Amino acid sequence: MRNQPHKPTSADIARLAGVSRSTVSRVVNGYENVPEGTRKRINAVIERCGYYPSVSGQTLRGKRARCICVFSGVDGMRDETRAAMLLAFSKSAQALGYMTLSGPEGDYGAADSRRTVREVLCCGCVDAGVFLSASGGETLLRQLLAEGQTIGVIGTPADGGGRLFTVEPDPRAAREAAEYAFSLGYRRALVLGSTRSCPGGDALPERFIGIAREIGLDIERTQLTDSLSARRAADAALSRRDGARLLICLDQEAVFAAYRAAWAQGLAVGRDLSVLGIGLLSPDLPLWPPLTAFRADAQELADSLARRLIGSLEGEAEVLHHERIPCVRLEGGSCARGTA
Amino acid sequence: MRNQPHKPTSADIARLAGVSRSTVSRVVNGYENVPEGTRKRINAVIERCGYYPSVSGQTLRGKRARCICVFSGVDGMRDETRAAMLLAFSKSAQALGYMTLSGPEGDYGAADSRRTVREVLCCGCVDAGVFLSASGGETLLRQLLAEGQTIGVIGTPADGGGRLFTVEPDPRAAREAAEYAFSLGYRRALVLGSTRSCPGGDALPERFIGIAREIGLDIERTQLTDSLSARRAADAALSRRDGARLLICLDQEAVFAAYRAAWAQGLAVGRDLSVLGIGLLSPDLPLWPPLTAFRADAQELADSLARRLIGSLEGEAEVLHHERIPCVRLEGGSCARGTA
DNA sequence: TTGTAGGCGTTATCAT
DNA sequence: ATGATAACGCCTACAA
Repeated sequence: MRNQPHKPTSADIARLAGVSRSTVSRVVNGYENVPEGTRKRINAVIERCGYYPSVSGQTLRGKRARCICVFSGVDGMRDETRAAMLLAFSKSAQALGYMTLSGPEGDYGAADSRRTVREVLCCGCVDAGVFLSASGGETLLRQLLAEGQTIGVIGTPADGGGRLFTVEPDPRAAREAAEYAFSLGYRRALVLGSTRSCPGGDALPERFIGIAREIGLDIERTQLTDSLSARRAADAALSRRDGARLLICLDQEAVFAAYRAAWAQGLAVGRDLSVLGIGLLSPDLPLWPPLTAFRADAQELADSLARRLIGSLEGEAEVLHHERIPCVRLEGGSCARGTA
Repeated sequence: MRNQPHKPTSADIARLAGVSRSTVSRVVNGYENVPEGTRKRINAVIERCGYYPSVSGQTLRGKRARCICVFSGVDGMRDETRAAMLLAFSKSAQALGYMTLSGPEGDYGAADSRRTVREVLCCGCVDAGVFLSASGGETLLRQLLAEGQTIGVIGTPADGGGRLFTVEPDPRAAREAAEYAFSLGYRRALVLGSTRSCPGGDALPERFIGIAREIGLDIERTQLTDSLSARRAADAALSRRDGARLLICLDQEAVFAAYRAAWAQGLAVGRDLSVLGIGLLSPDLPLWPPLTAFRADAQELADSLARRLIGSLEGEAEVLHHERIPCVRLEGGSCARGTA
């Protein structure tokens, strides 16, 4: 049906170069014991024919597929964040010579998505799976680890299984952020956004809330995940005379909700109220004034995970299982001194 | 090294079920001529062992890999847009039972990225390639088509090759948009953003500019791609007394630049000036007032392409090679009647 | 209805 | 330094 002009195989190359398939294989895989002349001749033929070794053949024979599947789950992470993490990881992996498969979405708890995940991981076309917003403690992930799968997780690790690699934004930024908020002079704050919407889990925001309360900030929080409710919560707070004038935003959507609500109420961000971001936020949100935030970078998270995960696949012995990516204080103009 | 508890193969299943491998294969592939009893027994064993057929074995034997690679090129498309399209296509493909590989970035014109593209497409782990922001007329794509590859393109098609499938935002929206802009009362406009930054190519914006000039709008344009220059251009226009008060934005970044510039100049969008979006924009940009735009939806583009591309792979005879996705007028509050 | 056998493309091992 | 061979897991034509 298809008019494929016959993709060349190592046998074709061997015939044209007047050698055996083994020698072709040796050249392709960079073995030493092939004389320069032969090597050159074979490479020329390979180049001329456009020969690319079949990955199926290779993996069947036991080689790695050099491919990692990214599963993104469904727990309230915004498509935007999901897409950004996917692309970031894809870039990191690519730089290390691995391809990235975009896994299906789905609740890791549901039977059918578990089946799909297993299918991808077990069919042999993938060397490892990366789960955004997980801990490694989920039943599915535990099982997969027990079966010898290599798993990467962006989130707070539940326990350090053998082939589990994790990365998270450093939760130590929580204290810094809480103290910063306090130092602005506020005694009340509204937390916008779901603690689940941020890859890296809820460790950072939960810790922030805990510490903030400890040091004397009265924290009001919304657990609502959709953007509409974030907007409504911000609106409500800002329209009340006695509402909080410090808005802590856990994700991009929350930040936008805060700015929009301020605008709608005729309040100036950075003057009449303060907006502080925490977590995985883009460094270049289109906002004015720019956002002040304690942020971790998606690409850095991805880089750390990819480097260690792939290192382990490639047989490196000493690989860190967990890494925390520091949250950097990004100074915008969105925070002002407050009095309540 | 790895402690893989031996992944079961069809031979294992056969042994445990007391049949031959062929029978297992028949059951797995849903052949009719297997008695219900045998089928049930085999399925039970498969379930119990967690058997998943090896994709390598299957493709080696001639089956499809059920996987498509998405290449995103480098021509000025923002990471954000790139990520959104990747995720959108991944979803569409997933719904049709195909996985998506994130291809490497790179200029399709450069020798080394061409090599990488070929490598992925020819190594047998992928049934087709999708190129964001291309036309199918590029040298590389022509060659691939000539070699019998199946190619998908989000963009304006150069010519309808046999196995080339394309989708683009309907450029007919250009006239509508131009007339709308004219009807607002403006006689001058500034076009922000690069015509290359939008998947779907430059057909729509170029056409818009042509028609707008025809019907009497004086169009000033910036060809600069990076966000800083878009912002500068918007700033410059708005700060001049006689600058354009209608900003046409071709991508998300341009929209943000326009809003930010307005804010910085103390002008109110939708009152003192108008912002009109055209092209592939998110329906839910965090802006106030919401954006008025003629927009095409990323997911719709992806759906159309995936459906036809995969249909063709699956052997459907009658498949449209090109489709235009209508641009829908999204009414925000960002446009006001103007006088210049 | 079921089993046998051959081959898809590659590479490790052994023999030369 | 190089070639022959077997095996990876699967599918299917053919035989029984």
